[in-house]
Amino acid sequence: MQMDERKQKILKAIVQDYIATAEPVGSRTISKKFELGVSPATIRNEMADLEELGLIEQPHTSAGRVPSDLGYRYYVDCLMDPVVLSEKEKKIINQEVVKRLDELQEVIEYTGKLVSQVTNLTSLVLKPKNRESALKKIYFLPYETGKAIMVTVKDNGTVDNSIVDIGEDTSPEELQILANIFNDRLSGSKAQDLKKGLLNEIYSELSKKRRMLDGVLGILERMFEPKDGENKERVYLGGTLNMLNQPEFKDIDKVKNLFSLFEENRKLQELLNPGDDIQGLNITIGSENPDLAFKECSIISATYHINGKQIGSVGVLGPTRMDYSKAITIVDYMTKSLTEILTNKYRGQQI
Amino acid sequence: MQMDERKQKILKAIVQDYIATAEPVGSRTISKKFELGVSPATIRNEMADLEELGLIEQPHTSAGRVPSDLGYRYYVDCLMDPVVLSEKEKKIINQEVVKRLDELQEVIEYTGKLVSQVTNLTSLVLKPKNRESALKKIYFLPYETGKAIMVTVKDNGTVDNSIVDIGEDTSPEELQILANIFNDRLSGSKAQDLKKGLLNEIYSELSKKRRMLDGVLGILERMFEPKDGENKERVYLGGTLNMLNQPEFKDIDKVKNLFSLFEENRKLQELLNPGDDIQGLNITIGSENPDLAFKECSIISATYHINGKQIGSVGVLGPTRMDYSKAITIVDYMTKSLTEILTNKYRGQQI
DNA sequence: ATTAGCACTCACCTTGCAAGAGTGCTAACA
DNA sequence: TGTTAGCACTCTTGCAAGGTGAGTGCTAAT
Repeated sequence: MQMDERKQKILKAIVQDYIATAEPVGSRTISKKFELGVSPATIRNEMADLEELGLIEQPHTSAGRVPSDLGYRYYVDCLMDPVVLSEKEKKIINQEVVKRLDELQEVIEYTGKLVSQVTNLTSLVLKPKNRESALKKIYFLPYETGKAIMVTVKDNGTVDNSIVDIGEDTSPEELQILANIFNDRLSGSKAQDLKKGLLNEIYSELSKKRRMLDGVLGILERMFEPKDGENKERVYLGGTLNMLNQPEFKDIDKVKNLFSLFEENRKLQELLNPGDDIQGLNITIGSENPDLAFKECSIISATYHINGKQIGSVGVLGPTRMDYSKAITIVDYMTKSLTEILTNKYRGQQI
Repeated sequence: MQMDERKQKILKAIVQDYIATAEPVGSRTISKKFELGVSPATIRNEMADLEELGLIEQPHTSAGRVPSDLGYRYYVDCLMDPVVLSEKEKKIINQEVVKRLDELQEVIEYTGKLVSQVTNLTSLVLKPKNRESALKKIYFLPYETGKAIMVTVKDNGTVDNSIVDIGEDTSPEELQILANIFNDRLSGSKAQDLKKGLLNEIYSELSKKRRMLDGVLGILERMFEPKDGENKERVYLGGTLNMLNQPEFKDIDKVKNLFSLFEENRKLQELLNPGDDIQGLNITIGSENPDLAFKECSIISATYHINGKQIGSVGVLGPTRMDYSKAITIVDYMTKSLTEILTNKYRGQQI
């Protein structure tokens, strides 16, 4: 059996109506709402075929039809009408993002907020991953007796500061010597490398300063290992409450399951990057998802880039019965927009 | 009518049984489970009295009794048995907190996690408020052509850094002069004051550097105004999902309401500080709460201190039918513990 | 190939009824 | 006078029966 044009039209009608109403769609409804020029009986015949093809299913004998995951997939791949954003909507997205460009954290959060508001779904935003970075420069500044401010510059441009214990007997000159040693030796090395080679050299210069040195190295080490804080990859969620408005989540147990999963960041990351290599838009529908817990959900995600390098992702999560065309358009536009804005901002810089 | 001892025992039995089972408590149940040495009929008489006093109520004529908000209040104030934490529990709390002492953010988050785990309720932790702080010291360090790292030290000890645009024609010497001017003039002043008096002076020294100066002042200003980020007071929630396990929230609409409120940080702050002046433990039961939305919830909160100064709060939120004695004990111990640990850490320092 | 018609199925709602839990009242008892 | 046993009453809960309506599949006519 093949999909002819009429079957396509009927499937499309079923999906669209079901997306809109969340109720199983009957043959009569289709023949009334959509102008196909055929009677309910004909549609019934076609629906039997569609069911045989696995594209739609019946909750029970006397109910209408509901799209299967496969049906949604066919709809997404072949039938969906593209949605275009109005210039106004585009402007809002761009302006709001640009407004917050100074603070990366804010961009992330706002992107999520925006996406979830527009789609009425839950948004997922993967924070840009700090790439492997190496130390470039160290400065010490006076703080209070026995302590100094250590300012570090990494080769990706980030600047951090922390307080180190230097003991009361360290003179500014000694500190300067230490900084010089670091700066001479470290260009481009990672913390681990530092520790091995550098220790002897510095010990010979400042034999008494062992405690202080350990402090400095400790801080450096912590700075480079991926921690809970800034450096770790993390998915930010927005509009999680929107899920509660979906009729498929009127059951409290489902909500509990879903929200529990929301707290497992690792799973969310897998969700956002079903295949790491795939460029562009990614759509995972229902049971296509490896995790059973999401078998009633679909995820649409896309990556954004700076200077051609993949940086993070934006996605939405909703029930399988979601407005795919709108969601896809938003996610697509959002990532393209982010890519453009960020690439503009960091033009030519290595990230 | 007065509360005699038997009435108290019966009320206590009703509250305790209702807390445990979430089912209206009948006279027969009480006479069986609790050894009062009287028959159900007698208990019924007393219950009628308790109802007249407004301490318990009946969902419907043929159901058992349920404590009213007033009943819980009486229970909390007069009847409750104190719970003591085992040494083991105390140790866990202390160790886990101390382990994370380096990162304030982590202490907050872990405190919340711990509290919600132990109580099976939702925890609220108010992050320490950065007190009004003034600038103490500024340093400039080289970054890349046209840009410099500005390191600021505030008088509460915090150190921040940011990148400023200095234009390509600013020499290190000029930067040093600028830093000197700032450091001479600013001791203890806030950003706004700076702007007014300082400008002319600096303009006369570095007349060409207007753009750069504006950049520096802009950053300073933003640094001092309470922002979305670090400086703003914020309540952190833990174990919000625990609420879903409570039978009173099996209705999805209630969940939606509650969770919406969770996103309004300002309301949560009010919740944690019902009266700003009150020292020690605070218990708000059901409709005692000014916000209608929480009329089925109780909040227990307490503040913690550093060197006698109020810093933040810890609280739990649950249905009115919650285990008050346990919750109170935990919150109390947690804040006392935090106060001790933090005061120890910051001994003598001004916070 | 399409359609009208019809019998059939099944979820859903309403209604009625029985069971059970709990109360309030009354009268008897210590 | 306080306590208790007994009883009638109330109200929820659960279950079964029956009616309704939406929707289907099949068949026969167009």
